[in-house]
Amino acid sequence: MDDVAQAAGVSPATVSRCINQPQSVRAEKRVRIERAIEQLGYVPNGSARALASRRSRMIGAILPSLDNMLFGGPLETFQKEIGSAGYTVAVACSEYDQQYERTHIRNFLESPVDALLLVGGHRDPNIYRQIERQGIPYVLTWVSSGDREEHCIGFDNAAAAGHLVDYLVSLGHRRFGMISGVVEQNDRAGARLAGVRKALARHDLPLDPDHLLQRPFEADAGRDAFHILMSVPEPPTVVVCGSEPHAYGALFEARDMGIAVPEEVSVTGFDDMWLSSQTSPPLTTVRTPREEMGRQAAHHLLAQLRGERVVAPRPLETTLVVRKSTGQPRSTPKLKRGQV
Amino acid sequence: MDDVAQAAGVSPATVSRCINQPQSVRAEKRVRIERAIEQLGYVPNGSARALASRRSRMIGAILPSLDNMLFGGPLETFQKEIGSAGYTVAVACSEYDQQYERTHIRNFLESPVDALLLVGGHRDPNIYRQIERQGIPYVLTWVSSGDREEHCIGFDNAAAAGHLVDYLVSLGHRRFGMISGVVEQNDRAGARLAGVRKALARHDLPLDPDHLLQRPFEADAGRDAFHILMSVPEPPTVVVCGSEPHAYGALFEARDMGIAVPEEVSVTGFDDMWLSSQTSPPLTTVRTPREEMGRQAAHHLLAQLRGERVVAPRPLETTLVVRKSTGQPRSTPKLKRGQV
DNA sequence: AGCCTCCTTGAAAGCGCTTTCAAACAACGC
DNA sequence: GCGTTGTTTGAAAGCGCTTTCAAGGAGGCT
Repeated sequence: MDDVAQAAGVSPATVSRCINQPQSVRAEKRVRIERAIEQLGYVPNGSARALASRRSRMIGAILPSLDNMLFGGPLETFQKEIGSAGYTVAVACSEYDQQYERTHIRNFLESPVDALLLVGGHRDPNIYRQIERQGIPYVLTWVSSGDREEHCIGFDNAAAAGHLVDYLVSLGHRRFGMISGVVEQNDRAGARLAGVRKALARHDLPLDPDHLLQRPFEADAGRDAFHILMSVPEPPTVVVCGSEPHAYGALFEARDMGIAVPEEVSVTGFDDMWLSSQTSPPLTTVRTPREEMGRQAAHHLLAQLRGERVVAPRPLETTLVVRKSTGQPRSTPKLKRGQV
Repeated sequence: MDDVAQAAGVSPATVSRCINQPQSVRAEKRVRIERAIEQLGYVPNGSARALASRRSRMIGAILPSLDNMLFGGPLETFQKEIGSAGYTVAVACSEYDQQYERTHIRNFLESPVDALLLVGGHRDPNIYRQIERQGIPYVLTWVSSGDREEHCIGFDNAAAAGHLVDYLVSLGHRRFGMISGVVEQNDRAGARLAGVRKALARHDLPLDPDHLLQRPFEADAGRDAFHILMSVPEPPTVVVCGSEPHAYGALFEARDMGIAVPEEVSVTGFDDMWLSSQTSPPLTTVRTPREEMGRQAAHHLLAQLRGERVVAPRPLETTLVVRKSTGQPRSTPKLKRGQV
């Protein structure tokens, strides 16, 4: 940098200003400096900038996984947004494990990052305290409520699941099955399950414990669960899946078991990924605003990093996407007599 | 840090050593220091460490996209591996655009990162020169040859495609169609196409220009292309897809067009993602060692960062996975007469 | 002309660590 | 008892920037 300053006939301080606040340097000098930078191939050192300015221009993102399509897309959007503001994103995967996540958060706070993006809203309060002690902004995505509502950029999982159930009830379904995510390690899964439960209760319908299975979010797991669900004496007329992979697994297994969807059983997913419109039958599901979430998370953090006062974000909208994997139940004689 | 030093009754230098090379500090003092760190809640500042040590403990990864399952999995593996060595991964997406990639490389070199992971082996030599001027290690994944072979951690796309063609020829196919990636922006796609061409030439078979379509790696694009390919007067008896999404698209379109796979036309993919064993029919494809690539890329870079002398990596293995989407062609009367 | 304000600039003091260097010390052999 | 070697330690000099502070200059106003 000193070389550049000398070549341009100015002081290092001016070169620094030229890079960081060009408008505060007289145009004539700015040109000279820029030419010198060009000629000398000067590349500012990010570590030194970070140290001196106490801003690393890095935002840490901790996601449960990258090996499915759920988090990759939003992450890409997020990266693009913050990238155009001069920030870099550092990623780590928690593998749906609170301990791993905690370690990664600690590492990021050391790095140090200027902001943090997390998934989900429920974790040890000490973690939040640690983050807040560093005084850096953070967002909790994929949820709209939880421990720290004012930091949530997401949607209401429970309400979305509830609407789905309402729709299924309106089709005539009374005997529900559910393939849920594992709720202890995933508050989104927990909220969806809670939403289903609440909606069923509203309709005075039960959720038979035998009809509820918790599985990791993978197609194979969904397959197994569906098989079990459909092998009981009185199988459900609809299987609500807590995630899209579960639903794919259910659809595949239905095909292999020779069970017609939706004639014999309806199947629903949650998230609406690209495949869902292509399965046979196409999947009825809930569309979640994933890209929008990435974008808003970025904007929300950037605004705070710019020192703007931000308002608590509003929950994003989800949409019920009705396709062909749901229909009226073939018959529900028992319940028809008992309840309608 | 000074506080810690004072609390432990040692000098800051010793605290630093205790953190970075614990074995060089006497056990007794180490305990005192560690206790002081614990009590004071001391968190070392990464930026300062980076500046003083000239190592940022950051590795940059630039991937074409995160919004498909191709790169997410390997990235996760890569992150896990380098994370356990104390490194952080910074990501950026090139969106299959050389200009964007170049910008991101520049940014990473500024950051500065200690190493770089790229996808593909073909780019402006100036870029390599820039990287090498910084003296940082880098790897080129998904390819085994290209501009800088000694940095490649990948597999031979052309050879893999060639083996696939050999197999299809052995089934009796003579009239090939191909849905390729866009080769100008993707040397992996180019290599696969070249491999197909070369293998066909070896068998004295043509690749009709009308039977070759270049499309971005998306299922919808594959759909369109398949439709076009099957609408010509003499459609191919097999459609070789340059990527898995293409093949999914082809399979979906075949279903919707009422074309039986593999009876009327065979379809092959390239990469073998989780869905491929679940489509109907299950997809014949080439399995690529994606996780292994992420792991080896990490090990290769870490070894160099440790200052070890590394040998040029060997290409990884691919496997032909034969499922039900390929079979003998129904009939190829013209060619039977003409060529066999 | 003189005073005040605003804009631009340079000098210099760090930012919070690592690392070199040399000193202090312990252990060892003769 | 003394030179030697090896280990552990502290002082101090940066790492390459940013940012404060004060000074210098250019207008604008009375």
